[in-house]
Amino acid sequence: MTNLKTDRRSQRTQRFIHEALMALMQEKRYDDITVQDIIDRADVGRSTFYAHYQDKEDLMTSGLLRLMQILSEMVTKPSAMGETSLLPTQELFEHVQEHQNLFRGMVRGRGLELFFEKGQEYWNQKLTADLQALLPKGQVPAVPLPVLAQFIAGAFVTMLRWWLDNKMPYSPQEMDEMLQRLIMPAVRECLREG
Amino acid sequence: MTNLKTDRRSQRTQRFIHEALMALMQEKRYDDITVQDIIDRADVGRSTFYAHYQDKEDLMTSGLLRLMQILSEMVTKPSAMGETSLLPTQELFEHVQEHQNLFRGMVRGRGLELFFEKGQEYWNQKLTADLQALLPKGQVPAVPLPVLAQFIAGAFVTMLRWWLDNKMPYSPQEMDEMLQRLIMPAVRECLREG
Amino acid sequence: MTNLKTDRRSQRTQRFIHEALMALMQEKRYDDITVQDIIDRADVGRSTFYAHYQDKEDLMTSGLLRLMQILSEMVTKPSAMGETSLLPTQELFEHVQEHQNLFRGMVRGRGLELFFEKGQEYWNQKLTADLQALLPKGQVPAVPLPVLAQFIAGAFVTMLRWWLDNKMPYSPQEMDEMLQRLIMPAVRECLREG
Amino acid sequence: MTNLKTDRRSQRTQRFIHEALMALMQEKRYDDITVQDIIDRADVGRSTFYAHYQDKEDLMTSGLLRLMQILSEMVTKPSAMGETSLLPTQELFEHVQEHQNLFRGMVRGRGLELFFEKGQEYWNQKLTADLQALLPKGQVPAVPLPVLAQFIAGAFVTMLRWWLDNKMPYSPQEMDEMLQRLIMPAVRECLREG
DNA sequence: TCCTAAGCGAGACGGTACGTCTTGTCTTCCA
DNA sequence: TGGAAGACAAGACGTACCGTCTCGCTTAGGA
Repeated sequence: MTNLKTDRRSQRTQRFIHEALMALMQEKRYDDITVQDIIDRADVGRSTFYAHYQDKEDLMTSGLLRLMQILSEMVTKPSAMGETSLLPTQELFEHVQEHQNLFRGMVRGRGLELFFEKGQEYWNQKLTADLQALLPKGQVPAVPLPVLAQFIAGAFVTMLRWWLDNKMPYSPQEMDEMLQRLIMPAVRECLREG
Repeated sequence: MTNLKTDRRSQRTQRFIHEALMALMQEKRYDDITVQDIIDRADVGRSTFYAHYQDKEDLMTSGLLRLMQILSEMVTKPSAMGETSLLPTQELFEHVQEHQNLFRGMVRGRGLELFFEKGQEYWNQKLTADLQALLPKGQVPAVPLPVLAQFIAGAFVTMLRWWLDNKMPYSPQEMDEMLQRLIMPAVRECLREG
Repeated sequence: MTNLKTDRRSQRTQRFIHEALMALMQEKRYDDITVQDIIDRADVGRSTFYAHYQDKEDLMTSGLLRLMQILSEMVTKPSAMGETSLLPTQELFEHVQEHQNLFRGMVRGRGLELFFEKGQEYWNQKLTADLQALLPKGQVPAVPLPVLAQFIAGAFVTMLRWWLDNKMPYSPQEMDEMLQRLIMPAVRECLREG
Repeated sequence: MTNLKTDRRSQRTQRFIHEALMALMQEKRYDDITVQDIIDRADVGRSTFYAHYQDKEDLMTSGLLRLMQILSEMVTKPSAMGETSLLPTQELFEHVQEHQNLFRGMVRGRGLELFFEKGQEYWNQKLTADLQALLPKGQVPAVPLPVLAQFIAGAFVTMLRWWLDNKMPYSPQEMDEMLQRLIMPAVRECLREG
C-alpha cells in the first residue's frame, strides 16, 4: 500500500535537490559541484540524497530527461512544423537564452556530455521518425536516416555551444535562421535522391 | 645556455608519460585514469609528473594539441584540396579507425570535451581562413564564416562520435562521403549568395 | 543537544588511533611512524584521522596529556607525600619499567621533546605549588620556585632518559633513591635559607 | 697524494654550508629548515651538499661537535676549577646569551635532541673523570659517578632550556649561582659518604 | 702549455609522506 | 518509519622534501 503523505514528502525532497543543482549550475561548472554543495543548498541529509539518486550523474540525468521532455513539447506543437523547418529551433534558442546561466553551466563540464549521451537516443528516435515521414515513399535516402538525425542534433548542439561560448552575439531568430540555412540543404539533398 | 642532455632527458620523460596516458586510454575511460595509474605505467615519480604537467588535464591538453597538429598536416596536403572537399576528412576517418581505441577513450569521459575546447579555436581559425579563400571577392556570406567554420568542425566531431559509438558500421570512405554530402550543400549555399 | 551514540563512536575511534600509536611506538621510533602506519594499524580512514587530530604531533600531544594525568594521579596519593620525598618517583619509575617499550620510543625521536614542552607547565605548576606549601611562611627561597620546579622535573626526565638509554641497570627503587639523594639536598638548601 | 688546493676549496665550501645553517637557525627552528634552504643560502649545489654530509642531521652533528669543543675549552681553563664550581657554567651561560638566537633554534626542534645525544658521552666522560678526581681515594660514591655526571649535564641543559624559553629573566651570573646552588649540595653529598 | 682529474652548480628524477578533499556507506537519533 | 545528521573507510589529489643521479663548467697540478 502506498503512503500518500510520504510520497508527497519524497517528491518535495526531490524537487529541493533538483532546484539546488539547477541553482548551483548557474554559479559554477557541473564538474565543480560536489554532492556536499548540493545537499547543503537543498538543506537535505547526505543519506537522503543517496536514497533518491545513485550519484550526482544520476541526478543530472533525471534532470536532463525532464528538460528534454519540456523541449520536446515545444517542438511537437503542430503549428511549428512548416516546410522549411524540421526543428522549430527558434523556440529552443529562446528558451536557452532565458535560462542561459543554466545552459552555460551545462555546456561546460560533464553536463553536455551527459546531455549528449542521454539526448542522443531521444532525439534520434524522434528525428528519425520525422525524417521518415518527410521521405517520399519507396525512396532511399542518400544518407541513412540515423546518420542524418545525428547530424542534425549535433549541429543544433554545436551551434548552441558556440552561441553560449561567444556571449550570444545573435538573436534567437538569427540563430534559428542560420541553423536552418545550414541544415536544410543537406536534408533536402538527402531526401530527394537515393 | 641550454643544457642539451638535460633537455633530451626531459623530452624522453615527457614522451614516457604521454605514451602511458595513450596506453591507458585504450583500456579505460579518461575519467577513470588516475595520476597514479599514469606514473606507474610510465615508471616515473609523482613529482616528476607534476614537474612537467600541472595535472592530468594539462597532460591531456598537450597531447591533444600535438594530435591536432598531426591531423592538421594531413589536411593541408595540397592534393587534398579539391573542389568538392573542404576538409579531406577521409584521411581523418582512416586515422581514427587505426587508433580507434585511443579515440574511443577520448570520445568518452572528459577527453572529448577538452578536444572540443582546445580544438575549437584551432580548427575555426584554419577553416575560417580556408573559407575566406573560397569566397569570391567582395561577396558577403549568407552565414558568418566563424559560424560556418564552427558548424563544419562540429559536424565532423559529431559524425566521428556517432561512428565510434556505433561500432563503425561504415568504412572511412563512406563516412567521408556522407559528411561531404551533408556539409557541402550548406557551404556552397552560404558562399554563393549574401 | 549532543548525540550520545555518535560521541561514543567517536571515542571508540579515538581510542583505536591512540592504541595504534602506542603499539607502533613499541616497535619503532616516533619519528619513523607515519600517519599511514597509524591508520593502517587502527583500521581507520585517512580522513577520520585528520577529523580527530590536526596531525601526528597533535595525537602524540593528546596522548601525553592523558599520560601525564595518569602519572599525576600516582603522585598525588596522600600516603606518598612523606617528608623525604617530594616526588614519589619510585612509582613513576615502576610504571615506566612496565611500559618500557612505549617510553623508550617516546624518549627517542620527537616524543620527548613534546613530552617536555607539554609537561613543562603541567609539572611546573604542580611542583611550584607543592614547594610553596613546604616553604615556611614569610621565607624567601634561595632559588625562585619556578626554577627549582623546573630543575626537579628536568632531573627526573634526565634520569629517566639515562635509565632507558642504558638498559635500566638499576631497579626502580634504586633509581628513586638516587634521584631523591640528588634532588633533596638542593630542595632543603633552597627552602631553608633565603 | 693529497691535493692541497682542492682540500682548501672543500673546506671553504663546508664552511659556507655551516654558516648557512647557523644563519638559518637564527631565523627558524631546526626542524623547519630544509636542505634546499641551506644550499640556497650557501649558494651551493645540491650534490655538493650531499658530497660533504650524509644529511641535515649529519651537518648539525658535525656543527655540534665543533661547538662542544669550543665550550669544552672554556671549561678546562685551570683557573676556573675552584672548589665551589665543578662546571664553570657562568661562562657557558654568557656564551649562550651572546648567541641566543642560535641556541634558541637549537633548543627547539630536533637540535637539542641531537645536542643531548652527541653531548652525552662527551660530557659524561669528562665529568666522570673530573668527579673521580674529586672523590677521595678508596671511597665509594653514594651515587654511581656516571649517574651523577648525567645528572649534572642534564641539570645544565634543563636550566639552559628554561632560561631561553623564558626570555632569560636572569643574568648569566645569577643562572650560574642558581645552578651551582642546586647541583653542588648533591655533589658534595654523593662524594662524601658511601 | 696542454691535459686530466676533482670540485662544483644546476637541476631532473624516483620516491615517500603529507594534509585536503570527495565519494558512497552506514549508524544513530528524531519527529 | 523515513529522513536529517554526520561519522566513517577508501583513496585520489597536488605539494613538499628527500637523497641519488647525470651533466657540463671551471680550475689546479702534473706532464
